[in-house]
Amino acid sequence: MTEKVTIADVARLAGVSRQTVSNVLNSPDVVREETRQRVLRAVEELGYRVNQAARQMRTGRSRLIAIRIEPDRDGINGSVLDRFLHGLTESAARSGYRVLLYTADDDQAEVDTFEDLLGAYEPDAFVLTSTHHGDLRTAWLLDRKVPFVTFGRPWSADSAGASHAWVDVDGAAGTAAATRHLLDAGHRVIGFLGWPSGSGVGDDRREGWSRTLAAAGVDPAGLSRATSDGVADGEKAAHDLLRSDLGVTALVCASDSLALGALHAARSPGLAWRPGSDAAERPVAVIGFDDTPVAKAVGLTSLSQPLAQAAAHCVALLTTLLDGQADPGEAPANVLLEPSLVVRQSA
Amino acid sequence: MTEKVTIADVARLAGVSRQTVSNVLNSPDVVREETRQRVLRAVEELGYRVNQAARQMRTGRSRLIAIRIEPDRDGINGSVLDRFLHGLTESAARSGYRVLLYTADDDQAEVDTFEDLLGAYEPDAFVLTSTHHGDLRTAWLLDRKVPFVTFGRPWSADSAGASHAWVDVDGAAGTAAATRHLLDAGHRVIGFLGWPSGSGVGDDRREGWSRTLAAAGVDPAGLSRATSDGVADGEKAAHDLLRSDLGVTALVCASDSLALGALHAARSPGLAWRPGSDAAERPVAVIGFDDTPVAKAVGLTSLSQPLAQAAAHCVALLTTLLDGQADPGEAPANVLLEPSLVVRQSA
DNA sequence: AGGCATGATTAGATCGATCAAAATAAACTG
DNA sequence: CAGTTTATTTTGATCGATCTAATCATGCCT
Repeated sequence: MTEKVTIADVARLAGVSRQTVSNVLNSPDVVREETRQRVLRAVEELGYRVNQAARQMRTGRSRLIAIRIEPDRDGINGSVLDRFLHGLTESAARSGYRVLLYTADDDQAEVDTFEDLLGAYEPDAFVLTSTHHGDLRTAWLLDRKVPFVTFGRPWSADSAGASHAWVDVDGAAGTAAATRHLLDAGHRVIGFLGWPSGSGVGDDRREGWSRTLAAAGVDPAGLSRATSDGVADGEKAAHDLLRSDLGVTALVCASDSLALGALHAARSPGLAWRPGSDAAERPVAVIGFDDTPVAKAVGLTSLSQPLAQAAAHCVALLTTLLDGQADPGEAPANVLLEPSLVVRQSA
Repeated sequence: MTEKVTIADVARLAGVSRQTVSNVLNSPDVVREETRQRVLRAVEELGYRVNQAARQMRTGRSRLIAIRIEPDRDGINGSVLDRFLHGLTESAARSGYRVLLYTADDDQAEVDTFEDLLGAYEPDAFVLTSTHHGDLRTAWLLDRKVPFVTFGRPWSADSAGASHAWVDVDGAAGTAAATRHLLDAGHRVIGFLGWPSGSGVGDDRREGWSRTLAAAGVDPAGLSRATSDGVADGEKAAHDLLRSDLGVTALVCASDSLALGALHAARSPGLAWRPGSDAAERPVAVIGFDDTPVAKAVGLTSLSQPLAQAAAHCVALLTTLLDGQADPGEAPANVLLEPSLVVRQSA
């Protein structure tokens, strides 16, 4: 282990008191310029770093941000959160914070972990992901006045009074852009593959598609299918939609998993090409969501979320909450980012 | 925020001194059973949790394990580390540790971060991933006697004297199993797609293939191609290998990225099927490595690393290093796990 | 009963930083 | 130049736990 260098060591070398060293680091403006330099030189020479544990004892601030890491349930979409996590770690570091991980199988377990962590490590804030209807977690944190940001909008209808800071990606804007792209390419009858209504994210993404399609004069009714998220599910749903006589030539999907399934369905003989029509040679166009590695690998056009940006905004909101003077009257800020369409072979 | 409960509060409620409460939690055997119960009841009632910062001040132990989170360079293989990370977080929690994240662009930056973290947060140990030849990091940590484990063998030839604890997955065993699987299926001329020699992991994986092939009486010479890791690279290399007149009917690949490229190459007309031969109908078999989501999605047979297990072993080794009495004579332990072949359509 | 080892509990110091308030130095004012 | 104000630095207490060493009980043996 490295020999410990304390603030007292620096003080001794610089010929000042401990408190002056502390001031140089925390309130440089109250220290005379000359002493400041001298102290800084001593800090440099000894390689001094303030001990977080000791600082935390006095200040009550740990400079830790806690976040849950989830197992990639789906397998394909998992990497989205991991990329967000990477961005968060970088942004946090830039603001002098570190990221602490934890796991939890459900909301209740996560709330228990909040309690554990707050008692033991005292993280300054939490970042929540995968927000959903009637989220126990946000209510609990709001109640205890623990600072936090969510990556994902508060979808709950029941969050009547209190609200919180959040950052999200505008799914509807994304699917709208995808739909527009397809319309521009000459497609008219554009289908949608998504999840059963009830999930905020899913409904939002469907909305962007239907709105845009309707605006172009195409009735979206009957052109949408809902299924659980998975390649096989997507394939089945796509099959179903393409087999119908609606003349669907393109599909916008709520995830890359579904889109991948759709691609498979579109490739299966007798469906990808509509025999006897003038568009005979044109395969069904497919657009996914999240721009996962899979999309890149198989040439799937997809919507890319600005995850590093989102993470940076989360940190920015948190530092405002933490460092800024608490202005109780002010409504918590939030940020809505636009995804960008990454065009590849599939559309 | 939650109102803080200190050890003094518990002591007061239980009618004992602070130290007795501390003893109940840390050395239960020195406390009389009856008082122990009384204290535990008080702990329960107040929801007391020991404050890590304060404990750390006295004991010098933070109960933190630090690990780097890397951006998924490749995109496809990235998820491997993320799954490992998830396992690590779970195992660590079970042993009373938390995982602290950091980022670093190269070895030197990572060493700088070691210094930073050790000075500030004092993590009890590090977990290193992506070990490679002449790793600066392990040398630095060994020199400072900072406890750590690597996920990945020490490949360096230069680590003459000192060694360290490690956990790894036996790549050679994996490719050997894959090759055997292909041999059993009747293939004889089995090619290998890997990376330029010099990378420990890559050489190891190639070795398992060549050894097994040779043992089956097939000379591996000329059946191997080396390229950088990427789908396009894999496709090119596979093309090259299949175009040659060696009669390659199957490919073992060092990664799923390469394998995916190989699949593309195999599908391209005139290559997948060998016209005029009796095996005319049989497509080229392909096996990847890492069993990434992409493999699952496209039906690629691949080698799955037991990542959760590996993570658990890492934590086990660390706790031995940390909690166990330091036995300087003992050689650091290490664990080599076998990957398992997940058979899908591609082979 | 006195002497002593053993068991159980407690008081006081300490880890390394910051806060609060006091002490000292420098600058200003009439 | 005394009397203040302002700028700079220092002293002592404190955060919440554990360590060390001391204290208070008990039991056992001769």
